[in-house]
Amino acid sequence: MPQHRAEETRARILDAAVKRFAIAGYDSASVDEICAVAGVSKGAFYHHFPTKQAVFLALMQGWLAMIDMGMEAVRKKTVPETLVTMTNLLPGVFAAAENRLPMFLEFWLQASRDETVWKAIIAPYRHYQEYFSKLIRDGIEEGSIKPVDSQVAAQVVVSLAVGLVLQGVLEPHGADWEKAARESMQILMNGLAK
Amino acid sequence: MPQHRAEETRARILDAAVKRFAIAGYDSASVDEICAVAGVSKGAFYHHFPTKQAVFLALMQGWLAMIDMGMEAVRKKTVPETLVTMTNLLPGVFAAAENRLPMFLEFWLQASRDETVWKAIIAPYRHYQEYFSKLIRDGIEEGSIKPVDSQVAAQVVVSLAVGLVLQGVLEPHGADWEKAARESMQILMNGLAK
DNA sequence: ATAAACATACCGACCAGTCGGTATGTTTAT
DNA sequence: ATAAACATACCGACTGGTCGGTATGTTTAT
Repeated sequence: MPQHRAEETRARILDAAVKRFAIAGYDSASVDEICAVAGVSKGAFYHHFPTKQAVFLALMQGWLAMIDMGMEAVRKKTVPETLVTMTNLLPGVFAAAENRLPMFLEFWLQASRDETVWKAIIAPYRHYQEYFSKLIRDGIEEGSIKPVDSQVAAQVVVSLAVGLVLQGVLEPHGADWEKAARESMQILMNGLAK
Repeated sequence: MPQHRAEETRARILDAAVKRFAIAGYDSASVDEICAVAGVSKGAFYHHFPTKQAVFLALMQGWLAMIDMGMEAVRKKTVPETLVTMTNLLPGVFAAAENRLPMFLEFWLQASRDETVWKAIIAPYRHYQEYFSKLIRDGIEEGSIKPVDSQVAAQVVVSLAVGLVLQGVLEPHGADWEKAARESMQILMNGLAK
Protein backbone atom coordinates (compact mmCIF):
# COMPACT_ATOMS: atom_id res chain seq x y z
CA MET A 1 0.00 0.00 0.00
CA PRO A 2 2.11 2.83 -1.27
CA GLN A 3 1.87 6.44 -0.24
CA HIS A 4 -0.86 5.79 2.23
CA ARG A 5 0.45 8.61 4.35
CA ALA A 6 -0.52 11.04 1.61
CA GLU A 7 -4.01 9.65 1.54
CA GLU A 8 -4.37 10.13 5.24
CA THR A 9 -3.16 13.71 5.02
CA ARG A 10 -5.74 14.33 2.36
CA ALA A 11 -8.42 12.84 4.55
CA ARG A 12 -7.31 14.90 7.52
CA ILE A 13 -7.56 18.06 5.47
CA LEU A 14 -11.06 17.21 4.27
CA ASP A 15 -12.10 16.33 7.77
CA ALA A 16 -10.77 19.53 9.22
CA ALA A 17 -12.29 21.54 6.39
CA VAL A 18 -15.79 20.23 6.98
CA LYS A 19 -15.47 21.10 10.65
CA ARG A 20 -14.35 24.64 10.00
CA PHE A 21 -16.70 25.27 7.09
CA ALA A 22 -19.65 24.07 9.12
CA ILE A 23 -18.85 26.21 12.11
CA ALA A 24 -17.40 29.34 10.59
CA GLY A 25 -18.67 29.23 7.03
CA TYR A 26 -16.81 29.04 3.77
CA ASP A 27 -15.42 32.56 3.71
CA SER A 28 -14.53 32.86 7.37
CA ALA A 29 -12.87 29.46 7.58
CA SER A 30 -9.30 30.28 6.66
CA VAL A 31 -6.90 27.88 5.07
CA ASP A 32 -4.53 28.43 7.97
CA GLU A 33 -7.20 27.39 10.44
CA ILE A 34 -8.07 24.31 8.46
CA CYS A 35 -4.40 23.36 8.34
CA ALA A 36 -4.08 23.89 12.08
CA VAL A 37 -7.10 21.70 12.84
CA ALA A 38 -5.81 19.06 10.44
CA GLY A 39 -2.37 19.23 12.01
CA VAL A 40 -0.85 19.80 8.60
CA SER A 41 1.18 22.53 7.00
CA LYS A 42 -0.01 24.90 4.35
CA GLY A 43 2.41 23.31 1.93
CA ALA A 44 0.67 19.99 2.40
CA PHE A 45 -2.69 21.61 1.88
CA TYR A 46 -1.73 23.14 -1.44
CA HIS A 47 0.07 19.99 -2.42
CA HIS A 48 -3.20 18.09 -2.29
CA PHE A 49 -5.64 20.78 -3.43
CA PRO A 50 -5.10 23.53 -5.95
CA THR A 51 -7.44 25.99 -4.21
CA LYS A 52 -9.64 26.37 -1.20
CA GLN A 53 -12.67 25.98 -3.43
CA ALA A 54 -11.36 22.63 -4.65
CA VAL A 55 -11.59 21.35 -1.08
CA PHE A 56 -15.12 22.64 -0.85
CA LEU A 57 -16.10 20.92 -4.09
CA ALA A 58 -14.48 17.68 -3.02
CA LEU A 59 -16.54 17.73 0.17
CA MET A 60 -19.70 18.39 -1.76
CA GLN A 61 -19.04 15.57 -4.20
CA GLY A 62 -18.51 13.17 -1.35
CA TRP A 63 -21.67 14.29 0.35
CA LEU A 64 -23.75 13.90 -2.79
CA ALA A 65 -22.27 10.49 -3.46
CA MET A 66 -23.28 9.44 0.04
CA ILE A 67 -26.88 10.45 -0.52
CA ASP A 68 -26.92 8.62 -3.83
CA MET A 69 -25.78 5.41 -2.23
CA GLY A 70 -28.36 5.72 0.51
CA MET A 71 -31.17 6.20 -1.98
CA GLU A 72 -30.20 3.31 -4.18
CA ALA A 73 -30.16 1.06 -1.15
CA VAL A 74 -33.73 1.58 0.02
CA ARG A 75 -36.60 0.07 -1.91
CA LYS A 76 -39.49 -1.39 -0.01
CA LYS A 77 -42.50 -3.29 -1.22
CA THR A 78 -44.91 -0.44 -1.94
CA VAL A 79 -43.98 3.07 -2.98
CA PRO A 80 -45.52 4.87 0.02
CA GLU A 81 -43.57 2.51 2.27
CA THR A 82 -40.40 3.34 0.40
CA LEU A 83 -40.96 7.06 0.88
CA VAL A 84 -41.59 6.77 4.58
CA THR A 85 -38.59 4.52 5.04
CA MET A 86 -36.57 7.09 3.18
CA THR A 87 -37.25 9.71 5.81
CA ASN A 88 -35.75 7.37 8.36
CA LEU A 89 -32.69 7.49 6.19
CA LEU A 90 -32.60 11.27 6.15
CA PRO A 91 -31.09 11.66 9.61
CA GLY A 92 -28.58 9.00 8.71
CA VAL A 93 -27.38 11.06 5.80
CA PHE A 94 -26.41 13.77 8.22
CA ALA A 95 -25.29 11.13 10.62
CA ALA A 96 -22.07 12.23 12.23
CA ALA A 97 -23.61 15.58 11.35
CA GLU A 98 -24.33 17.22 14.69
CA ASN A 99 -22.65 20.52 13.91
CA ARG A 100 -22.01 19.61 10.32
CA LEU A 101 -25.46 20.40 9.04
CA PRO A 102 -24.81 24.01 8.13
CA MET A 103 -22.51 22.66 5.44
CA PHE A 104 -25.63 21.74 3.52
CA LEU A 105 -26.73 25.35 3.58
CA GLU A 106 -23.27 26.43 2.65
CA PHE A 107 -23.36 24.18 -0.39
CA TRP A 108 -26.66 25.60 -1.44
CA LEU A 109 -25.62 29.18 -0.96
CA GLN A 110 -22.39 28.80 -2.85
CA ALA A 111 -24.30 27.09 -5.63
CA SER A 112 -26.59 30.07 -5.99
CA ARG A 113 -23.60 32.30 -6.51
CA ASP A 114 -20.84 30.32 -8.10
CA GLU A 115 -21.29 28.87 -11.56
CA THR A 116 -18.86 26.01 -10.90
CA VAL A 117 -20.52 24.94 -7.68
CA TRP A 118 -23.94 25.34 -9.22
CA LYS A 119 -23.15 22.97 -12.06
CA ALA A 120 -21.81 20.46 -9.58
CA ILE A 121 -24.94 20.53 -7.47
CA ILE A 122 -27.72 20.99 -10.00
CA ALA A 123 -27.16 17.75 -11.85
CA PRO A 124 -27.57 15.45 -8.84
CA TYR A 125 -30.37 17.66 -7.60
CA ARG A 126 -32.32 17.13 -10.80
CA HIS A 127 -31.45 13.48 -10.55
CA TYR A 128 -33.17 13.24 -7.16
CA GLN A 129 -36.17 15.11 -8.45
CA GLU A 130 -36.39 12.69 -11.36
CA TYR A 131 -35.90 9.73 -9.05
CA PHE A 132 -38.85 10.71 -6.90
CA SER A 133 -40.90 11.54 -9.93
CA LYS A 134 -40.29 8.06 -11.28
CA LEU A 135 -41.02 6.55 -7.88
CA ILE A 136 -44.37 8.28 -7.78
CA ARG A 137 -45.24 7.24 -11.31
CA ASP A 138 -44.45 3.68 -10.28
CA GLY A 139 -46.71 4.15 -7.29
CA ILE A 140 -49.54 5.36 -9.47
CA GLU A 141 -49.06 2.40 -11.75
CA GLU A 142 -49.03 -0.12 -8.92
CA GLY A 143 -52.14 1.58 -7.57
CA SER A 144 -50.73 2.68 -4.25
CA ILE A 145 -50.61 6.37 -5.12
CA LYS A 146 -53.38 8.66 -6.28
CA PRO A 147 -53.11 9.81 -9.90
CA VAL A 148 -51.36 13.11 -9.23
CA ASP A 149 -48.90 15.10 -11.29
CA SER A 150 -45.72 13.18 -10.52
CA GLN A 151 -43.47 16.19 -11.13
CA VAL A 152 -45.32 18.33 -8.63
CA ALA A 153 -45.57 15.52 -6.10
CA ALA A 154 -41.85 14.93 -6.39
CA GLN A 155 -41.24 18.58 -5.77
CA VAL A 156 -43.36 18.45 -2.65
CA VAL A 157 -41.35 15.53 -1.33
CA VAL A 158 -38.04 17.22 -2.04
CA SER A 159 -39.25 20.54 -0.63
CA LEU A 160 -40.40 18.87 2.52
CA ALA A 161 -37.07 17.13 2.96
CA VAL A 162 -35.12 20.29 2.32
CA GLY A 163 -37.34 22.29 4.64
CA LEU A 164 -36.91 19.79 7.43
CA VAL A 165 -33.16 19.87 7.09
CA LEU A 166 -33.19 23.65 7.23
CA GLN A 167 -35.10 23.55 10.46
CA GLY A 168 -32.61 21.06 11.77
CA VAL A 169 -29.90 23.58 11.02
CA LEU A 170 -31.63 26.25 13.02
CA GLU A 171 -32.55 24.14 16.00
CA PRO A 172 -30.23 21.15 16.09
CA HIS A 173 -31.35 20.26 19.59
CA GLY A 174 -34.95 21.31 19.25
CA ALA A 175 -37.51 18.52 19.35
CA ASP A 176 -36.42 15.23 17.86
CA TRP A 177 -36.69 16.01 14.21
CA GLU A 178 -36.07 12.45 13.10
CA LYS A 179 -39.52 11.76 14.45
CA ALA A 180 -40.76 15.02 12.94
CA ALA A 181 -39.52 13.93 9.53
CA ARG A 182 -41.34 10.62 9.75
CA GLU A 183 -44.61 12.13 10.92
CA SER A 184 -44.43 14.88 8.33
CA MET A 185 -43.99 12.40 5.53
CA GLN A 186 -46.86 10.44 7.00
CA ILE A 187 -49.17 13.41 6.72
CA LEU A 188 -48.05 14.03 3.19
CA MET A 189 -48.69 10.38 2.41
CA ASN A 190 -52.26 10.76 3.61
CA GLY A 191 -52.71 13.06 0.66
CA LEU A 192 -50.87 10.87 -1.81
CA ALA A 193 -51.54 7.28 -0.91
CA LYS A 194 -54.77 5.58 -1.86
CA MET B 1 -39.25 67.57 7.74
CA PRO B 2 -35.80 67.95 9.18
CA GLN B 3 -32.75 66.18 7.84
CA HIS B 4 -34.75 64.13 5.43
CA ARG B 5 -31.57 63.78 3.42
CA ALA B 6 -30.24 61.58 6.21
CA GLU B 7 -33.19 59.28 5.94
CA GLU B 8 -32.62 58.87 2.24
CA THR B 9 -28.96 58.11 2.77
CA ARG B 10 -29.91 55.44 5.25
CA ALA B 11 -32.33 53.96 2.78
CA ARG B 12 -29.74 54.01 0.02
CA ILE B 13 -27.31 52.13 2.22
CA LEU B 14 -29.86 49.46 3.10
CA ASP B 15 -30.84 49.14 -0.52
CA ALA B 16 -27.26 48.78 -1.69
CA ALA B 17 -26.51 46.35 1.12
CA VAL B 18 -29.29 43.97 0.18
CA LYS B 19 -28.07 43.99 -3.38
CA ARG B 20 -24.49 43.21 -2.46
CA PHE B 21 -25.35 40.73 0.28
CA ALA B 22 -27.66 38.83 -2.05
CA ILE B 23 -25.13 38.62 -4.84
CA ALA B 24 -21.82 38.31 -3.05
CA GLY B 25 -22.87 37.08 0.39
CA TYR B 26 -22.41 38.64 3.78
CA ASP B 27 -18.70 38.09 4.14
CA SER B 28 -17.68 38.89 0.60
CA ALA B 29 -19.76 42.02 0.33
CA SER B 30 -17.39 44.69 1.57
CA VAL B 31 -18.51 47.88 3.21
CA ASP B 32 -16.61 49.79 0.55
CA GLU B 33 -18.59 48.06 -2.16
CA ILE B 34 -21.87 48.75 -0.45
CA CYS B 35 -20.92 52.38 -0.10
CA ALA B 36 -19.96 52.55 -3.76
CA VAL B 37 -23.28 51.06 -4.86
CA ALA B 38 -25.15 53.39 -2.52
CA GLY B 39 -23.17 56.35 -3.79
CA VAL B 40 -22.26 57.21 -0.23
CA SER B 41 -19.03 57.56 1.69
CA LYS B 42 -17.76 55.20 4.29
CA GLY B 43 -18.14 57.93 6.86
CA ALA B 44 -21.84 58.15 6.12
CA PHE B 45 -22.14 54.41 6.42
CA TYR B 46 -20.64 54.33 9.89
CA HIS B 47 -22.56 57.40 10.87
CA HIS B 48 -25.82 55.54 10.33
CA PHE B 49 -24.81 52.05 11.42
CA PRO B 50 -22.35 51.02 14.11
CA THR B 51 -21.21 47.88 12.30
CA LYS B 52 -21.68 45.92 9.12
CA GLN B 53 -23.70 43.39 11.07
CA ALA B 54 -26.08 46.11 12.23
CA VAL B 55 -26.99 46.71 8.59
CA PHE B 56 -27.59 43.02 8.14
CA LEU B 57 -29.83 42.87 11.19
CA ALA B 58 -31.77 45.92 10.07
CA LEU B 59 -32.45 44.24 6.75
CA MET B 60 -33.59 41.08 8.44
CA GLN B 61 -35.95 42.93 10.77
CA GLY B 62 -37.54 44.69 7.83
CA TRP B 63 -37.94 41.45 5.97
CA LEU B 64 -39.57 39.69 8.91
CA ALA B 65 -41.88 42.62 9.52
CA MET B 66 -42.98 42.38 5.90
CA ILE B 67 -43.88 38.73 6.23
CA ASP B 68 -45.78 39.43 9.43
CA MET B 69 -47.89 42.06 7.78
CA GLY B 70 -48.66 39.78 4.86
CA MET B 71 -49.79 36.97 7.14
CA GLU B 72 -52.03 39.13 9.28
CA ALA B 73 -53.73 40.37 6.16
CA VAL B 74 -54.89 37.06 4.75
CA ARG B 75 -57.76 35.21 6.35
CA LYS B 76 -60.26 33.47 4.15
CA LYS B 77 -63.48 31.70 4.99
CA THR B 78 -62.22 28.18 5.63
CA VAL B 79 -58.80 27.24 6.92
CA PRO B 80 -57.72 25.17 3.90
CA GLU B 81 -58.66 28.13 1.71
CA THR B 82 -56.55 30.39 3.86
CA LEU B 83 -53.55 28.13 3.52
CA VAL B 84 -53.80 27.90 -0.22
CA THR B 85 -54.29 31.65 -0.53
CA MET B 86 -51.22 32.07 1.59
CA THR B 87 -49.05 30.34 -0.95
CA ASN B 88 -50.17 32.93 -3.48
CA LEU B 89 -48.75 35.43 -1.04
CA LEU B 90 -45.42 33.66 -0.82
CA PRO B 91 -44.08 34.97 -4.11
CA GLY B 92 -45.26 38.42 -3.13
CA VAL B 93 -43.13 38.32 -0.02
CA PHE B 94 -40.07 37.98 -2.19
CA ALA B 95 -41.65 40.36 -4.59
CA ALA B 96 -39.03 42.64 -6.02
CA ALA B 97 -36.91 39.63 -5.06
CA GLU B 98 -35.54 38.36 -8.33
CA ASN B 99 -31.89 38.23 -7.30
CA ARG B 100 -32.67 39.04 -3.70
CA LEU B 101 -33.77 35.57 -2.69
CA PRO B 102 -30.37 34.34 -1.57
CA MET B 103 -30.65 36.85 1.25
CA PHE B 104 -33.12 34.49 2.85
CA LEU B 105 -30.49 31.78 2.88
CA GLU B 106 -27.95 34.25 4.15
CA PHE B 107 -30.23 35.12 7.06
CA TRP B 108 -30.67 31.49 7.91
CA LEU B 109 -27.01 30.68 7.69
CA GLN B 110 -25.93 33.60 9.81
CA ALA B 111 -28.57 32.65 12.34
CA SER B 112 -27.13 29.18 12.63
CA ARG B 113 -23.77 30.67 13.51
CA ASP B 114 -24.30 33.97 15.23
CA GLU B 115 -26.06 34.12 18.57
CA THR B 116 -27.31 37.66 17.96
CA VAL B 117 -28.78 36.89 14.57
CA TRP B 118 -30.22 33.65 15.84
CA LYS B 119 -32.15 35.35 18.61
CA ALA B 120 -33.47 37.86 16.12
CA ILE B 121 -34.76 35.18 13.77
CA ILE B 122 -35.90 32.43 16.09
CA ALA B 123 -38.62 34.41 17.83
CA PRO B 124 -40.58 35.31 14.69
CA TYR B 125 -39.90 31.85 13.34
CA ARG B 126 -41.57 30.26 16.34
CA HIS B 127 -44.31 32.78 15.98
CA TYR B 128 -45.06 31.56 12.45
CA GLN B 129 -44.96 27.98 13.60
CA GLU B 130 -47.43 28.82 16.35
CA TYR B 131 -49.60 30.78 13.95
CA PHE B 132 -49.97 27.83 11.62
CA SER B 133 -50.50 25.48 14.51
CA LYS B 134 -53.36 27.64 15.71
CA LEU B 135 -54.73 27.90 12.20
CA ILE B 136 -54.83 24.13 11.90
CA ARG B 137 -56.45 23.71 15.31
CA ASP B 138 -59.10 26.16 14.16
CA GLY B 139 -59.51 24.12 11.01
CA ILE B 140 -60.00 20.94 13.02
CA GLU B 141 -62.54 22.67 15.19
CA GLU B 142 -64.50 24.05 12.26
CA GLY B 143 -64.38 20.57 10.74
CA SER B 144 -62.48 21.46 7.60
CA ILE B 145 -59.27 19.72 8.67
CA LYS B 146 -58.69 16.15 9.71
CA PRO B 147 -57.85 15.65 13.39
CA VAL B 148 -54.07 15.62 13.02
CA ASP B 149 -51.32 16.72 15.38
CA SER B 150 -51.42 20.45 14.78
CA GLN B 151 -47.76 20.93 15.71
CA VAL B 152 -46.59 18.40 13.17
CA ALA B 153 -48.94 19.67 10.50
CA ALA B 154 -47.69 23.21 11.06
CA GLN B 155 -44.16 21.97 10.70
CA VAL B 156 -45.04 20.36 7.40
CA VAL B 157 -46.51 23.58 6.10
CA VAL B 158 -43.50 25.61 7.17
CA SER B 159 -41.07 23.02 5.83
CA LEU B 160 -42.82 22.97 2.51
CA ALA B 161 -42.70 26.76 2.26
CA VAL B 162 -39.05 26.89 3.22
CA GLY B 163 -38.19 24.10 0.83
CA LEU B 164 -39.93 25.82 -2.04
CA VAL B 165 -38.08 29.04 -1.38
CA LEU B 166 -34.79 27.17 -1.33
CA GLN B 167 -35.52 25.72 -4.71
CA GLY B 168 -36.39 29.17 -5.91
CA VAL B 169 -32.95 30.29 -4.83
CA LEU B 170 -31.29 27.59 -6.84
CA GLU B 171 -33.34 27.95 -9.98
CA PRO B 172 -34.84 31.41 -10.01
CA HIS B 173 -35.87 31.03 -13.63
CA GLY B 174 -36.71 27.36 -13.49
CA ALA B 175 -40.38 26.51 -13.95
CA ASP B 176 -42.84 29.01 -12.53
CA TRP B 177 -42.57 28.21 -8.88
CA GLU B 178 -45.48 30.40 -7.90
CA LYS B 179 -47.62 27.79 -9.60
CA ALA B 180 -45.50 25.05 -8.04
CA ALA B 181 -46.15 26.48 -4.59
CA ARG B 182 -49.89 26.51 -5.15
CA GLU B 183 -50.03 22.99 -6.50
CA SER B 184 -47.76 21.67 -3.79
CA MET B 185 -49.96 23.12 -1.09
CA GLN B 186 -52.93 21.64 -2.89
CA ILE B 187 -51.45 18.16 -2.66
CA LEU B 188 -50.67 18.68 0.99
CA MET B 189 -54.26 19.82 1.54
CA ASN B 190 -55.51 16.58 0.06
CA GLY B 191 -53.96 14.95 3.07
CA LEU B 192 -55.19 17.47 5.57
CA ALA B 193 -58.60 18.68 4.44
CA LYS B 194 -61.68 16.66 5.03
C1' DA C 1 19.16 9.55 -6.76
C1' DT C 2 15.01 11.49 -7.26
C1' DA C 3 10.39 12.47 -7.03
C1' DA C 4 6.60 12.89 -4.09
C1' DA C 5 5.26 14.75 0.35
C1' DC C 6 5.56 18.11 3.54
C1' DA C 7 7.18 22.52 6.02
C1' DT C 8 8.18 27.60 6.48
C1' DA C 9 8.58 32.17 5.15
C1' DC C 10 6.67 35.42 2.62
C1' DC C 11 3.75 38.50 -0.76
C1' DG C 12 0.24 41.45 -2.38
C1' DA C 13 -4.59 42.30 -2.11
C1' DC C 14 -8.21 43.35 0.65
C1' DC C 15 -11.12 44.76 4.45
C1' DA C 16 -13.73 46.45 8.80
C1' DG C 17 -13.50 50.06 11.29
C1' DT C 18 -11.29 54.84 12.83
C1' DC C 19 -10.43 59.58 12.74
C1' DG C 20 -9.60 64.41 11.70
C1' DG C 21 -11.89 67.44 9.31
C1' DT C 22 -15.73 69.69 6.26
C1' DA C 23 -20.44 70.76 4.85
C1' DT C 24 -25.12 71.37 5.80
C1' DG C 25 -28.82 72.21 8.57
C1' DT C 26 -31.03 74.00 13.17
C1' DT C 27 -31.35 76.73 17.30
C1' DT C 28 -30.36 80.72 20.05
C1' DA C 29 -29.15 85.46 21.20
C1' DT C 30 -29.25 89.94 19.83
C1' DA D 1 -33.28 89.60 10.52
C1' DT D 2 -29.03 87.59 11.09
C1' DA D 3 -24.91 86.00 12.90
C1' DA D 4 -22.93 83.20 16.20
C1' DA D 5 -23.13 78.74 18.36
C1' DC D 6 -24.25 74.27 18.02
C1' DA D 7 -25.62 69.67 16.06
C1' DT D 8 -26.02 66.43 12.57
C1' DA D 9 -24.49 64.45 8.29
C1' DC D 10 -20.91 63.34 5.51
C1' DC D 11 -16.15 62.70 3.49
C1' DG D 12 -11.98 59.84 2.35
C1' DA D 13 -7.28 58.77 3.77
C1' DC D 14 -5.35 55.66 6.88
C1' DT D 15 -4.46 51.54 10.10
C1' DG D 16 -3.79 47.15 11.90
C1' DG D 17 -4.53 42.89 10.64
C1' DT D 18 -6.19 38.78 7.78
C1' DC D 19 -6.18 35.81 3.99
C1' DG D 20 -5.43 33.01 -0.31
C1' DG D 21 -1.88 31.67 -2.65
C1' DT D 22 3.34 31.11 -3.89
C1' DA D 23 8.34 30.33 -3.56
C1' DT D 24 11.69 27.91 -1.66
C1' DG D 25 13.68 24.68 1.23
C1' DT D 26 13.62 19.99 3.82
C1' DT D 27 12.20 15.23 4.74
C1' DT D 28 10.65 10.65 3.36
C1' DA D 29 9.94 6.63 0.55
C1' DT D 30 11.39 3.85 -3.24
